[in-house]
Formats: sequence, C-alpha cells, structure tokens
Amino acid sequence: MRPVKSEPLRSDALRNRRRILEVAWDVLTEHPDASITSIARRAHVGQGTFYRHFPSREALILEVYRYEVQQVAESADRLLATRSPDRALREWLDRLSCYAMTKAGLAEAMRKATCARGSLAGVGHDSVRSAVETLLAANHEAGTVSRDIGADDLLLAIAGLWQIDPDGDWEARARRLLDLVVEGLLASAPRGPACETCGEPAAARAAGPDRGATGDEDHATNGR
Amino acid sequence: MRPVKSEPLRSDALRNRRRILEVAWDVLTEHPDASITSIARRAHVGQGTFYRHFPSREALILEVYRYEVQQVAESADRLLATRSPDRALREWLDRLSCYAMTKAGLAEAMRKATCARGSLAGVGHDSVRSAVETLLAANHEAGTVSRDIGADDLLLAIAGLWQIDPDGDWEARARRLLDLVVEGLLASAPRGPACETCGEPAAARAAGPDRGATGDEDHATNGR
DNA sequence: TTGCTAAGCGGACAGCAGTCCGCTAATTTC
DNA sequence: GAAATTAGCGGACTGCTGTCCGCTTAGCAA
Repeated sequence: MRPVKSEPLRSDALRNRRRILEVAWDVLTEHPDASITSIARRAHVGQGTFYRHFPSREALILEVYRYEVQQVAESADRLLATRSPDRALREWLDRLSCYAMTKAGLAEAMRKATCARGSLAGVGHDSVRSAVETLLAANHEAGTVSRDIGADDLLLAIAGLWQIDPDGDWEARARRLLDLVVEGLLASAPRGPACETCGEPAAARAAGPDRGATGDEDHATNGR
Repeated sequence: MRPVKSEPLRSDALRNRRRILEVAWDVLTEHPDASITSIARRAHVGQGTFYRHFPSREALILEVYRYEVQQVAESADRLLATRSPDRALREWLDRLSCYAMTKAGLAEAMRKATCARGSLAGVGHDSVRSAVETLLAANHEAGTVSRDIGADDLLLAIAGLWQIDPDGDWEARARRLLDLVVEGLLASAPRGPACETCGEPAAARAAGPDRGATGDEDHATNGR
C-alpha cells in the first residue's frame, strides 16, 4: 500500500522502484500480459517489494506509461488553442484511442483499470480525466455539448474503446465508435444539432469523421 | 472444453451439470464474486468436472442467467411489434440495462465477458447479440439509423453499461449513457433527424464521407 | 448377468495474485 | 564511528484459476 509519493523514498527503495519500472517496460512491451511474478523476479525483488510499490497490475502499467499518457492528456490544451472546441474534442479522442491501441498493453490496462469498478476515478487516470473535463468545459462554454454531460459520462461512453482488439482493424472500429459518441454529444447541444440547409448552429457539426490533416501536432510518441 | 451441447450427456454428467447450476445460482445470488473453487466444492464435483461443463466463470454465469437473459432478448420482437423502431430500440436498451443492474452479479459477468477481449462474440451473448441485430435491422429499414452501424458497434457503444456500479445511482448514469448513444445512432440516420427550423433532414453527413452506403450488413469485422 | 469401452470423474498439480511478517540495512542521532 | 530506529526487503504462504491424467462407472451388447 501507500504508492502515493508522500515522503522521499529511501535510496534503496527508489532504486528498486526504478528497476521495477525499467524491467516492466522491457517485459511489457514484449509480452503485454506477463505475470507480476515474472516481472518481480526479473527485477530481482520479492513479491512484497513489488506490491509495496505498485498495489496492482494496473497501477504498474499506468505508471510505466505515465509520461506518455500525460503527454496525450496535455495535448488537450494545445488542441483547444488551435481548433474549435468540438474539433478539439474529437481529435483528442482520436489521439487517445490511437495511442492506447498502438501502445500494446496499455489498452489492456485501461480496460482493466476501468473494469475494476470504481477505480475509474483512481490512480493515474487523473490526467486523462482532467483533460476530458477541460475539453468538455470548453464545449459547454461554446454550447456544443449539453452541460448535463459530465466527464464521467463521456468516459463511460468511450469505455468500449478499451475492448477493441488492438490486433484487429481497430482503426475502423474506434472511428465508428467515436463517430457515434461524438454525434451523440453534439446532438445533445443546447442549441441543437446542425442543419445543413438552414445552417443554424451548423458549426457544431464541424468535427467530421474524416479528420484529414492531423499532421502538425506532435503525436507524443516515445517517452523515456 | 466442449461445453457445446453436442451429443446427449451421460446421466451422471447431466446430474452434475444441473447440480452445479443449482449451487451456482444459490451461491452467486448471495456472493456474486464467489470463487469457482468454492462453487465446485459445494456442488461436490472436482475442478475438472466443473471446467468440463463451464470453460470459464463467465460461461457459468451466463448459463445461470440464461433463461432470464433470453427473456429480455426475446422482448425485442414484441417491442418492435408495438412501437416505432427507434423507440423499440431505446426501450429495449433500457430493459437490458435495468435487468443487468438489478440482477447482482450479472452485470459483473457481462462486464467480464465483454472484457475478455474477443469473447464478446462468444458464448451466451448470442441471444443478446441477435436481439441487437434485429433491432438494428428494423432501424436500418426505417432509415432511422445508418447502415454503417452494426451490432458490434452498438454493443461496443454500450460497453460502459457494464461498468456502472449497481449499488450507486445507476439509473441516472445509465440513462445519460443511453441517451447519448441513442442520440448518436439517430444522428447517423441517412435521413437524419429533422431540423426544427426548416424541417430538412440533416442528411447523410453522419455516415462519414469515406465508405458511403456499403449496403448490407456483415461488417466482416472482428478477424481472428 | 456379465463383460467391454469410452465418457466422464475428481483430485493432484502448476502457475499466479496478493498478504504477512521476521529480518536487513539505510538513515539518523549522538 | 557506534548505537538506535524504522523503512524497506523478500520469500513463505494462502487461496485462486485452469490443466492433466489415471481411475470409475454408465451405457450397451451379447
């Protein structure tokens, strides 16, 4: 218990922690479902040591990918600065899913972490969650999404993402899912969804599924 | 392996199977996360026997609640007979979530079963899946939902349902989730939801520019 | 009834998650 | 530097999932 970084760790503890993370990174990128036991063994630490640092498998994985996840989370602000709130939201979701899918094991972790009921609000998700909150807030402000919809609701709606098999044609499935979710979000807009013909609040619709040039923004690749 | 009901079971096998199901029902209603071992023990069968009948925990649970799940699944037809396709879909989804929530342990099983990647297409889900297909087909026909959206997509979209804590205020959360999903579905409609201002349909935008009307179903998703 | 055969049994077993606790050694105090 | 104090260590242990395989016995044929 107590994985929270409270007081400064003792030197050997810090060394162990780092070693575990290194080994975990190596092992997990190759065998996403390697056992905790094997990781502990390869890091030359006892089970007890492992669990003191990472209370659960998901805690480990989220920590391993923390830096990179944070990158994605932080890109929300940049997206909001250069795009309309709805487009920003959609692109961010694309990035999130893309990242989760390509980083083998992470999707799994997200899934499990979300699966462990209640832990959604738990460890490491915080950065993602707050990113979602920021994006939603901007959309609330712009009137593109109903204020009735909170971060929890959105996270729940995209829960399906973590179930997609990263080895299959995840791109198409993820796109269809996000299309659907985003359509739903925009349809909830206080000003109502767009109408092409009379052009009323059509702006809301802008975030089309095609998303051609995502080019510029760095895709937060490769951490560490 | 081979839980598929192929040839008629030998009498003792049948007896064991029934006994396991009985015990499982009792135990699971009281302790939704009772261990397989304990169920096997209380049913006076060996582990091997248990696993021969039910290859996984989820298989057991889905079998335990099979009759009731089937009831829900079958209600789809009745709903379709008395309501518009979109209303039928929505009401059915409400029923499904309501049932899953109130039947402690089932939500859990659904979650796990869906969580175990790939097994979505697996055991027991068949009745639910085909109900979804029926409902979607009706909506495709009526033009209320884009043909691009298949049963898999919908099941993915409502994956969040199984994550909701049945002990919390699941009703509100489920409602918001389903509102969102259904809005998204209807927004994808080829004829689109009518525009209040000018009455024109918002048109085909939702389906996405690429891959226009592919026509038929069989999304040929999910390889492997 | 008796014997044959394979379907089915069940417990031993391997491997894992997660806990516990006596021991070790890093750090602090003098 | 030595003693005292704990933070931290690590492996034994519990209980679980899922597999395997030698034994039992249901079902059948004569």
